[in-house]
Amino acid sequence: MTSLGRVRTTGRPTLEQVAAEAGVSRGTVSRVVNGSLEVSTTTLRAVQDAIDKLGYVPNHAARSLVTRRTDTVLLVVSESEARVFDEPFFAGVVRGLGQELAKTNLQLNLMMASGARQRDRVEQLVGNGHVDGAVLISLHGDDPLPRKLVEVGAPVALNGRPFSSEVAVPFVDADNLAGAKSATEYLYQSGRRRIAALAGPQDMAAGIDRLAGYRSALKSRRGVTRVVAQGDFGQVSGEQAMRDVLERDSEVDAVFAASDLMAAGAMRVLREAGKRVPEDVAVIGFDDSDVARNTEPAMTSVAQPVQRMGTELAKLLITQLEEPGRSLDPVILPTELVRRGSA
Amino acid sequence: MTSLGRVRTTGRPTLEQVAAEAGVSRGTVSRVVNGSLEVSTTTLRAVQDAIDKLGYVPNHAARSLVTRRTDTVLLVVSESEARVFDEPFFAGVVRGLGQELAKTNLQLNLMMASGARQRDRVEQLVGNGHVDGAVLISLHGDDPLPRKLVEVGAPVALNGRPFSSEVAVPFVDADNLAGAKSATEYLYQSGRRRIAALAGPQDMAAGIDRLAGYRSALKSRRGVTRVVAQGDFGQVSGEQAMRDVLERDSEVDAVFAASDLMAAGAMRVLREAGKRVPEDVAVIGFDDSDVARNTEPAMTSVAQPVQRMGTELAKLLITQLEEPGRSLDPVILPTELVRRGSA
DNA sequence: GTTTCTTGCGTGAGCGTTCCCAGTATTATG
DNA sequence: CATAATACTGGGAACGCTCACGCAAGAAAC
Repeated sequence: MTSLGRVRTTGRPTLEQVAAEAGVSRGTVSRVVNGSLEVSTTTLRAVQDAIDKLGYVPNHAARSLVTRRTDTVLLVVSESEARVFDEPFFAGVVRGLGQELAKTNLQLNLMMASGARQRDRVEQLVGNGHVDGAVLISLHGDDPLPRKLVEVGAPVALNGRPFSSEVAVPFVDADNLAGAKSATEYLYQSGRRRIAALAGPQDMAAGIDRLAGYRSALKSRRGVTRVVAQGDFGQVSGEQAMRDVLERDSEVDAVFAASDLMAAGAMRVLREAGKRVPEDVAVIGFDDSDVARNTEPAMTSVAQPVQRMGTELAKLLITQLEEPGRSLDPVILPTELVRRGSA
Repeated sequence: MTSLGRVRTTGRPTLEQVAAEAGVSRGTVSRVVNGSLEVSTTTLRAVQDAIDKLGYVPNHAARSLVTRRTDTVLLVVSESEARVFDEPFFAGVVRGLGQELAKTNLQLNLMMASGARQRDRVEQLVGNGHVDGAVLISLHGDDPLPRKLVEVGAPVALNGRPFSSEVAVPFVDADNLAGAKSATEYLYQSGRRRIAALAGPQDMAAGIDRLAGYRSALKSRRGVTRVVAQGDFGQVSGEQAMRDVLERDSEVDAVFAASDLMAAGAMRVLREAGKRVPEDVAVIGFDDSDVARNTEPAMTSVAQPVQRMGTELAKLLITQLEEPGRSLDPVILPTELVRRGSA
């Protein structure tokens, strides 16, 4: 249409073309695009019109070649943690993350893998500036990856308290301890006195903290029979742990499980053992996932603000992007006991 | 620690530096990096050594600036479809996708949004070459986005059969029709003769096909009482639909629901109505999600190969990337009836 | 021994930005 | 009216890479 006299190999307009259209120079258009104030209002208008007319959009590659920023953050999901992954947890966090990033011009790059291969790839991507920072979710407590990244000065945000924290890496977590404590206290307040815990894996902060919360709630209580069995957050492990508990205390009248899945398994075992829930045994789970809504009776459970965790993760990362080198405090989010039929 | 003795202006080694180290030229190193054969084995070795020594990694921005490829694909998730999102569906598809993409050098870019704003952003990203292609999951059947993208020649892969298919856009879907049909037939074969359907929304292919499967299974059967009520895949809608059905046929002895959530709702209502599952009424759901495993009794359900759907989506996209303009047939994946206690 | 391929390699020209410095016009100041 | 300060703007250089050419040297053909 407009006879620029030049054969365009590619369709997209460039800065230079916008400049020609607006009758100014490349530099000026760049200033407009990047919101510099040193532009007169008249040229500003002219340039904006040209941009609209041509439908100009900056070329990301060219820009990041010179700025050395990519405006992309990496989300790393350890796929080995399959059960965590399947819960609404993942979806919720991702949604929160996306929501917060959408307010900025940051892109989300997703990566799923596990083991050494993953670690290498992540280190490369971050170390070589292919992404500006990384959010890591659901990795094992002793993973050395976050520390490594922090050491090379990369912005990092973690979901879940890291297991060994020699180096301070910013993280967000639910208040697992308080959540477990309030659940256990609720059981006690309802008159239960033989309260068992089905604990999660003790090499993950969540597993540890939830058990600690249970213990803390019962610390100064007398006349409470405690029994603890361990699982791995999975449903089968919950069934086993429950059987274990019943063997050790057939009179148990309450169960606090470290996950909904474990609680669901426990309820199944209890039913088979002829125990009624909640009449004979009260059960509380953790996560407030879909399964909690669909057990019979529906399960009382400790809810984590999953979506909020996502937004906080994003904020943590954005702050580091904006103020490099600033050290950030962990963000601990409150949990909520959702009461349903099982306790 | 290691005294490199060089003031790190940028840190990362460039092609030129590798070339200097290996005693060859930029171009040759580029050839090696890109696997061109026109390199003698001796120089090949020399260059590779230099690359290892310096830890060279190609600069993505620079490369994509000239090649006009980004080696990135966009995954678009319509967040309005919250229930779909919460199911293991999303996680499974994403995992399959990631798994397949990991075999290539493609990155996954995640975007969640909805409505017009989303559509614009996606169009921009794709249209301006910020990504090489897009995978769209869980959007409403009548979304014009996929067609638009196909029209501008962008590689696209869809999850779920598009509603209006004037333009052929490659997609993968579970065989909803066959799945629903086999579930319904199973109910018939077990001697049920008053078989109700709790249908999903009729503006989505999945909703339509599953109902069609039910109808098809019963088509030539005589002496079968049919009753259909509609919902939106959600649990509450399942409860309502079930009540509706009971009102119209209190003697109903089987229910095929278009989703697990609806089936779970139905089971709850049936229990309240004093019906035993499966003795009085058999129930089958669709999706084989977590809730199916945790109802009481556990739910018989039609399973979709979610992860496989992810890998197939990736393959569809990769093929288009490799052979631009080639039109691809839809991929329909088989479902499987998972038998549990409810039918 | 000259000519013609073939194979391997080096080099210049961009890709579309941003950054910076040097202008030019405009306005304030003496 | 001259000079200094200010406000905008233009254009060169660079970011790190790929690609198309072109040249050198050895192999094959005459």
